[in-house]
This record gives sequence, structure tokens and C-alpha cells, in this order.
Amino acid sequence: MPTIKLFNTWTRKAEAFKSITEGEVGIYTCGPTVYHNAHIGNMRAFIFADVLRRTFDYAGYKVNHVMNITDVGHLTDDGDLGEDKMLVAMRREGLNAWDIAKKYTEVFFEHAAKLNIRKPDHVPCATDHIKEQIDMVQKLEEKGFTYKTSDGVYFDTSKIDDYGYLARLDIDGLQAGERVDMGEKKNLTDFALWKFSPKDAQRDMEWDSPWGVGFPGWHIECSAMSARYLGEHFDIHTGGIDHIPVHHTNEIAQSECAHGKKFVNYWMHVAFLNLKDGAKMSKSSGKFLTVDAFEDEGISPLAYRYLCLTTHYRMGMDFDWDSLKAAATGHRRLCERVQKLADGQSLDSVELSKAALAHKAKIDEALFDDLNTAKALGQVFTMLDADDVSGLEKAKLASLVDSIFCIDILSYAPPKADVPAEVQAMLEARNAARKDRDFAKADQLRDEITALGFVIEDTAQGSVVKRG
RNA sequence: GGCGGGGUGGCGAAGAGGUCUAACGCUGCGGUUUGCAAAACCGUCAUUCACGGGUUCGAAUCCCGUCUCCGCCUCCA
Repeated sequence: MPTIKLFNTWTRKAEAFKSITEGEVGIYTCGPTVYHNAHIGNMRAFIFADVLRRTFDYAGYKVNHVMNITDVGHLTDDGDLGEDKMLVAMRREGLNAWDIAKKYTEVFFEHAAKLNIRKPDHVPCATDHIKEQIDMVQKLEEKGFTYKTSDGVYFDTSKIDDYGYLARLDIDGLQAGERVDMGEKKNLTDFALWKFSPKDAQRDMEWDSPWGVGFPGWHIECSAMSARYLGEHFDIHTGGIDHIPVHHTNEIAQSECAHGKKFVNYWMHVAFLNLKDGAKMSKSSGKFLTVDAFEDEGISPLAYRYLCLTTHYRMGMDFDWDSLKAAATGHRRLCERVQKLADGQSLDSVELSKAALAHKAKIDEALFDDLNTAKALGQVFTMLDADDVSGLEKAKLASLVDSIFCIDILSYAPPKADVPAEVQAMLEARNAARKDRDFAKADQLRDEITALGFVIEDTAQGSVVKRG
């Protein structure tokens, strides 16, 4: 088994990965909230998690990847104020909470599929695991980590001394910030484990509990479901960097207190994708891009996956259309180049020479060095330029890396343009003119076609029209 | 105020003490090809790594200081 180095937020260092069970790895990924579309920033995080799990597959591990679906509405504010985001969505779309969750869960997986994100082995919904969550809160209550207020059951963070270690939280500094409404909380960092339904209204999503009708707090689902599917102690937990100070900090607190043992060995966090003009990519701001926007522009979602691969996952990434288009060009050329080398032949039986294996070693080294996909991609291009390996070996090597990259190197075909009959007729007229060597007329027709937003490519097999 | 990530060619982005006169991709430029283009292919494009000091035989990489950009700390991946 090769050594895989991963940057662990817990130690703030890259460490050689060692699994709890030899040859196996358990990964938990904080999944999407399904009261709205996942935007491309969210998708960057899921592409990262996908690359992580596929890297372990590639290295020969037996992977158990779990990702939750947060389908319970939580508050827009950590205090008592704020609206339930699910309620906001319901009002926006005139659907009940269950239908909102169902709708956006489906859209999420459609988008993920377009990005070649493999569905994790388990994708549990919070609402299907209410019992596990209640059990866990009860356990915490029995051990004396909780207290009740008029609006819910809270975790008392003053009961543990290393609270906030993951985030290197400076509790006094937080106090100074004073940005969170204390409500009836005893400590600023205390958080809800169970919230009561409002007395005067019925929620679409609410459940009975030993403490009263209500719904789970927003951290408990990950603790309860990770324990259910991966055990109380598992290998890797992933999420966005925004989760470090609050969500993951609280998961650690409640999981370790409930189970009395270490929760997670490696914490991995993806940096944010930002919009270049400074606009924030967030669901609540209402304005954000989804995978659909790429397709509307005639750009393959895989070009976005490629773009994400060209930057290290721990680096902030500014999104702008120019870099996406550059990525689309690079992606397309890479695929066409390799496909030409493969020449439609089966690569299964291709034996790799010593030189080819040396190239593979370099690519793997980058991949196993904290998922340095950018460097690995560079190595792929260097390999393609090398003159010590055959074309089929190159294609084979590229296809092997593609089990992680998943940018369809061997099968990608640019989206076909819908060529209107009018343009098709103009193309034929141009071909006729060229045949007659009436180049003035042919060029004029080409200009007209160009003006309509199409590009003509004259190949040996004839002329084709593509969207410009 | 607290925590964190950056500033490398026109753009994106690797590199984290010597193999760096700095990978790779995009763009540009020159060429091959083409009726001319486009596409493709070949070649080419930073003696320099925000700035100022320092450590070292040696620094883009380490240390100190300065400037500067960005993110999180409030639901967010």
C-alpha cells in the first residue's frame, strides 16, 4: 500500500495516512443542505471529496464513503433569532418541506453526476435518522453535558477543557466579538442539540422526543450518522473550511463526550471558491452559479472539474469565466490528444514499460502528496511529451489517472452544437463555392456563418460547424 | 478584535533550502498545414519569485519587518 500524505487540520501538518483498519478507510463528508440548489462552490467541495475517495480506491484501499443529506431546516442564525431556511424555501416555492428536500436532493445528484462525482457508498438523510440523533442527545444528557432552556436542549461547552482545539479557538477573543446572540445559553459557544417547535405553530418537520416536540440541532446529525455508518471512531472527515470553527468543533465535542473516545483521525478541509468580482458565493445571498450555468454557456461541467483539479484543494480559488474557458480548452485538447494516441484500441492488455512506470510513479507521487492534482496533471502533460514511451502506453497511463481525475479523457466529446438548417444550408453553399474555386463567395458565406455565432472547421473528412 | 490562506511570466497555477537562468495549462508570437482562415501539430515566451533586511557556501523556498489581497469567525462547502 503506497504512503498517502494528507494535511490534517487537527495537527496543521501533512501526515502519512495510517488507517484504523489495515487496507480500509472510512470517510465522512459533510454533504449538501437541500433547501436550495448546490452552487459551484459547494460542488468544488464535493469534487474534492470525490477525488479523495477515488485516490484511496486507486491506492487499493477498500473505501467506505458516507455523505449526509441535510434535509432538516435549521435556523439562519445560531441564536434564537433567524428563520428556518427550509421555511424560506417553502415560501419561495410554495412546496412543503418534504417536497423541497426531495426536489433539491434529486437536483444535487444530477449535478454531481454531471461532474462525475461518484455517489458515496451511503448518503443518509438527517430525517431518516432522528432516532439515532435523539439517542445520542440522551447519552449526552445522561453524562451531564446538557441543559435545557425554554427553546431547546443545549450542549454545555464549559464541561470540556479542550473545546475548540480543532479551530484553535480563542474563547476570550470570541467573547470580544460578541456577534452571537446568547439567548438563554450559559456560554457563548454552547449549541443546540434539540430545538422545540414553536408553541403556536406546527412545523412540516417535527418529531416527538423525551424533551418535547421539535427537531434536531444542526450538528448532531453528522455525529449520529457517522457513528451509525462508520463507527464511533473513524479515519477521515471532510468539509469546507467554514466548518472548522463551529460545525466540526461541535461535532467533536458531542461525539467524543457521547462515546468517550477519539472521534476522527484526520480532518480535511477544502478552501472556498470565490467569485472574482468579490461577490460572495452563498445560498443565502440568492445569487450564485450552478452547474446548469455551465451548460447554458455551452461549457462541459467536466471543464469545471478540470479547473478544480488545476488548483490545490487548500488554496482559495477565484472563479471567473475566462479561467473556466481556458480550462475547457485545456481539457478538450488533453482528451483529443489522448484519444488520438489510443486510436480506439483496447488498453487493457497494454503492458507498461519501465519508462512508463517511471512516469506513473511521478504522477502517483503528486497524487499521494496531499492530493496535489495540479502537479499530477502537469506530470501527465510532461508524460505525453516524453519520447521514451509509446503512444498506447501514454494513453494507458492517462486512462489510469483518469480513474481519479474522472474527466472522461478517453470518452469526452465536445457538446455538439445544434446547427440550424439555415446555417447548414449556408455551409453546403460554401462547400459548393469552394469546389468551384469561388473563394470570394465561400469566404463571404464563412463570414456570415461566423456572424451567426458558429465556427467552421475544415477537416480531411469535410467541413464541420461548431458553436463559436 | 480573533483565526486562517495568499502575493511566482499577459492569465491560471505547481515548486517550499542546491537538480530553479522556476513544471504544467491557457493566451500571445514564429512556423508546418490551408486557396485564405479555423482546427491540429512543431517551436517560442520569467537570470526571476510583493518589498526591505537577515541566516546560509547556497533562498522563490528559512527568520524578522513592511506593504497588500482574500476567506472564516453569523446559515453557508
